[in-house]
Amino acid sequence: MKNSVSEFKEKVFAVVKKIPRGSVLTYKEVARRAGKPRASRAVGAVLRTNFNSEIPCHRVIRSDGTLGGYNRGASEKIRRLKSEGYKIV
DNA sequence: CATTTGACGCCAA
DNA sequence: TTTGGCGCCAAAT
Repeated sequence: MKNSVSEFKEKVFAVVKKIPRGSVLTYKEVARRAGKPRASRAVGAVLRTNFNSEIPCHRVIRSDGTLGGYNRGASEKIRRLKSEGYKIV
């Protein structure tokens, strides 16, 4: 059974959960791994509705190198990325 | 079921 | 280089 819930959502979660510490992926990259290379917006839509702490959604940033948004406080996202060695352009 | 919204991405001016 | 506009997709209303 693959479509109990939106498969795209599940894939996004799986991909984001697999991001190793110290690395970050762009929305486009995540969307690409989820099977829809053009669904960068949908990735954000899904992550936004997701409040699961198991999902390191702070490791997902925009292709421009900017952070984008965060549902738990932008400062928290910045802080975590800095903690992983990432610096904002 | 249809419309709107939005944590995006890329191109043109 | 910066700003504006268009396209794509899923979730929310």
